[in-house]
Amino acid sequence: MSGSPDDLPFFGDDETPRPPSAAPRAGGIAARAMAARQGAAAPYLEGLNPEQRLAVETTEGPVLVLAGAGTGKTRVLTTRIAHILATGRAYPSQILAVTFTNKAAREMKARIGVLVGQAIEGMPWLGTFHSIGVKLLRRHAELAGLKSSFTILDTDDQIRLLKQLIQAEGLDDKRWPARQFAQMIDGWKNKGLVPKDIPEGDARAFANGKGRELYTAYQERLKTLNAVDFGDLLLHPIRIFRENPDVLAEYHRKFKYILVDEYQDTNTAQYLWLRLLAQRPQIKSGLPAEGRARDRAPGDVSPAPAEDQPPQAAERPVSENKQQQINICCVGDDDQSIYGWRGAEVDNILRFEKDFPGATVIRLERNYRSTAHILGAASHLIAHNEGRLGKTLFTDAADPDDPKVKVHAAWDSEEEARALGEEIEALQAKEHALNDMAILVRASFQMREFEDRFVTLGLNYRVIGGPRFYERMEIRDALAYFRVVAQGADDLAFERIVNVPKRGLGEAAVRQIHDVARMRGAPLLQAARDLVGTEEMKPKPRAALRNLVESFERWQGMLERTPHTELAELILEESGYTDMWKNDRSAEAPGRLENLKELIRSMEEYESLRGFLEHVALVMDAERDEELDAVSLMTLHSAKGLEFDTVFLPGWEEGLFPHQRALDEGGRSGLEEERRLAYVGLTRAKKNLHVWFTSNRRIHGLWQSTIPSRFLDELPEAHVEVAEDGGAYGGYGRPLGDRQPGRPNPYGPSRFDEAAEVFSSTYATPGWQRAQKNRTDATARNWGTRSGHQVERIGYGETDSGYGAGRGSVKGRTIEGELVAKSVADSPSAFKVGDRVFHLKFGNGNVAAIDGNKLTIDFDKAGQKRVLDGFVERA
DNA sequence: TATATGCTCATTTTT
DNA sequence: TGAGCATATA
Repeated sequence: MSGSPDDLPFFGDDETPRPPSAAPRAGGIAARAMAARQGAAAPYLEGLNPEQRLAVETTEGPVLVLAGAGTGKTRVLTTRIAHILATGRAYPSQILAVTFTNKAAREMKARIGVLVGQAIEGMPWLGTFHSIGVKLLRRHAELAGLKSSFTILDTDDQIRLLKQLIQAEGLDDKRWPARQFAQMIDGWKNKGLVPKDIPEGDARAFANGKGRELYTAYQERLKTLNAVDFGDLLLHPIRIFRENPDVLAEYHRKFKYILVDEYQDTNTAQYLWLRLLAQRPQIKSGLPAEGRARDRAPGDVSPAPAEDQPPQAAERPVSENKQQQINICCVGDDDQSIYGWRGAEVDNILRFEKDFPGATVIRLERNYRSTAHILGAASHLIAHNEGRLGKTLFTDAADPDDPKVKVHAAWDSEEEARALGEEIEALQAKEHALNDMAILVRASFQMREFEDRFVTLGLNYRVIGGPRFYERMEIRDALAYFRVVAQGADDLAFERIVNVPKRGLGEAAVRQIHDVARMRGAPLLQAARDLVGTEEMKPKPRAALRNLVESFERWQGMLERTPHTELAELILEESGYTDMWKNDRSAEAPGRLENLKELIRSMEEYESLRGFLEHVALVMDAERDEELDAVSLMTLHSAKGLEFDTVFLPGWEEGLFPHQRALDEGGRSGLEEERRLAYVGLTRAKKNLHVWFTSNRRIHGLWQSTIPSRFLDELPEAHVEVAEDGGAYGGYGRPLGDRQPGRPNPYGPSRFDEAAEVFSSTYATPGWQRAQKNRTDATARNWGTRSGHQVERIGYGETDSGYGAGRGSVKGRTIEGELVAKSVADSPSAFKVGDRVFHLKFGNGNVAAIDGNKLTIDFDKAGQKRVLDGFVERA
C-alpha cells in the first residue's frame, strides 16, 4: 500500500484526467484500447462466456453481478478492471476496488497485473475496506481529531483498554467482561453507530446501564491515545464524509469506478461508506436505508436499530451538484452469505436494485468447478431457503462417470475419523494428491479427532485458520517493543511490555507511572522518564525502570541509522526478551523463539520499522507452506473461496450442523445461514464429495446420541448415494465382537445394516422418523419459542438425545420449536453403584458413581468413563 | 512470584 | 471433558 505515487500528493495524479479521446500511449494498454474501440475483441476478453463478458463490458451505471460458486467471479472482477483501464475510461487511481481480505486484494492485484501488463503503476485504491479506510483516515486524520500517525489497535489492545475503563468506572470486570463489551462495541460500529446513536436498550444492557457512557469514554480514550480500532477505520471516514461535503466531493470527483467484492458480506457501516462514495442524484427518491425491515428472531423486542433511520443530510444526493456519474459494480452471491453473525447484512445485496435504480443485474450461473452431481446436490439444498435472489448453477461438463455425492454413516466421531482416514489413504493410493483434499468441519472442536487420527496414520495434514501468527503472544510482545520504539507515545504497547520479561515493575510501579502520566497528560514512556529522575519510587524498581527507559531512548536513537531488522534483533536481545524464552523450560519455548526469528525474517521485505508496523496492523495472515502435500483441515467458514478435488464434510448431525446455537439464536434466518454454509461446503468440491454423519458424539465430555442433519434430507436422491461402506459400523474398524453379537442393537441396527436402503427412504430409523414428524408438525412460526414441550425418548434405555442434556435444568433440544428429547434427570437414576451394565461403545462395566443421570462407570476394557445413564443397560 | 486450584464455558472470524 | 483464566496460597 505504501510507496505508490498516489500516496504523496493529494489527488496528485489525476487532477487532469486524460480525456478518453486522447491519443493512447504506445504500448500494451494503448494498443489493446485501440483494438477494443475498433471492435476487435481485446485479448483479455477472450474465453469469457457471454454473461461474464456482459459483466465486464457493462461499465456504466450500477451493476450487480450475482456470481454463483465457481462461476468465475474473480475473473470477471479483474477483467472488468483491466477493461476499464485498457479502454482509457479511467486511470488506475480513479478506480476504487474493495475486498474483505488481504488475500483477495493481493490476488486481484496480481491478476490485474497479468492482464494489463506492467503498464500500470499498481492500483492505489485496491484494498480491503480497512486498508482503504486507513488511507483515507491518514489523509484526513485531523477531521476526526487524530494525528495522522495514529496507531491501530487490535482486539487484544481493545480489550485491555476496555478493562481499564470498566475498572475505572468502579464496575466489577468479571460481571461485565471487557471481551463481551468489545463485541458489543464492534456490533455497534458494524452498524455505523456512534455512542449517541446506539439504541437505548443496548445502552442499558451493559454495566448497569452505563453502556453508552463506557462507549463514549472508550472513544475519548482512543482519541487521547491517538489510536483507532478496526471499526473506526470505517466509522471515522463515514463521519468525515458526512460532516465535510467538500472532502466527500473530492472523492466523488476522484473515483469514477467503484468495485466491491463479496458484496453479500458487507455490514451496515460498509454499506453506508460505499453509498456515500457512490451516491448519485438518482438515488434521491428511494432513500435506501428507510423502511428496511430486518429479519428478527421472534421475541426480539428491542427497538428498531438506528440503521433504519433515514440517512443524514450529507448523504443525501446533492442533485444540483453536477457530479460525474460514479459507476458502482458489486459482485457477490447471496447464497454464500455466512457472516451474518458478525454484522454482515445479506439485505444489502438483496436490496441492491432498490438502492441503485436502473441497475443492471447479471447472473453468472455457469459453473466451471464441479460435477453435475455436486451442483445438483448443492442447488437442491439451497433451494430450501427463502428470500434468495435465485440462481441455479449448471455445467456443460457432465460426465456419466462422475461419482454421485456420497453419504456415509459412522457410529461415532472416532469411527468417522478412522473411516475418513481410510478413504483418504485409498485415494492417495490412487495417486490423488493430499493437497487436493479437504475436510471441512462446522466447529473447530471437530478437528481434534481428525488430527489425532492423522497423527496415528502418519498422514500429512494442515490446519487452515487457527491462531494467526501475529496473534501469538511472543509476536505481540515483540511488536509491542517495536511500537514503543517507533512511536514512543504508544501507551498500550508500553504497558504490555514494561514488565515482560519480569523486571520487578509490578502493579505498584505501573500505577505510579500511570499517575504521573495522567497528571502531566503525557504518555507513559515520558512519565516513566520523569519518574526515574525523582525520589518517588523505591530504589529497586526505579533502577529497573531507568534501565528500560534508557534502553528505549537508545533504540529510538538508532531508529534512523540502523537497518530495521538488525535493530529489531538488538531490541529483543537487549531487553532480555529472547533470554526469557531461552530460559523457559516449557515445551512451547523453542517454537516461540523460532517464531521470533520468523518475525525478523518477515521484516526484511519492508523498508522500515514503521512500514512494517503499518503492514502488521492490518495484515494478520500467515503464508502456508505450499511445498508439503497435505490434507487441509478447516472450518466451513474458512473454506469459502477455496476449491478441492475431493471434499469431506463430516458431522452432519442435528445440533452440530445446523448448529443448535444458530437455531436458538438466529431462528429461521439462523437456519438459512446454516444452510448457506452447507451450500458453501458442498460447492467447494470439484469431483468427489463425501458427507458424513455419526450416531453418537461426545459433547462437553458426555456421549450423546445424535440424529442425521436435516440437510442430508434436503439433498436430492438423484445425485446422492449412500456409500457402500454404509454399514460403517461393521464395515469399518470395530470388530463385530465388540458389539456383543446377539444383543439387539438398541439404537437400531437397521440404520447401519441397511444403510443404503434406509438413506434412500429418508433414514427410516425410529428416531429419525420421529424427528421428521416433529419437523413436519412444527410450523415455521414456532421458531425460537419455548412452547410445545413435547417429550420424547429416542433410542434404547431411556436415552436423552438432546444437546445440552445433563446440564441440570432445561433439557432436550429444540427442533423447529419442538422438544423432541427430554431429560432423565428428573427421575431418579435406574442404576445404583455397583450395578453391572452394558454400553454400546464401551462394553461391559460396573457403575462406580452416580451424579443425576450421569454415571461414572469402570468399563472392563475401556477404563473409567462418564456417560449418560440412557446409554447403558443392565448387563 | 511460581504453582495449585477453582470456575466457567464450550460456533463460525476478518480487519 | 478440558482449556483458559483468575484467584489463592505458600
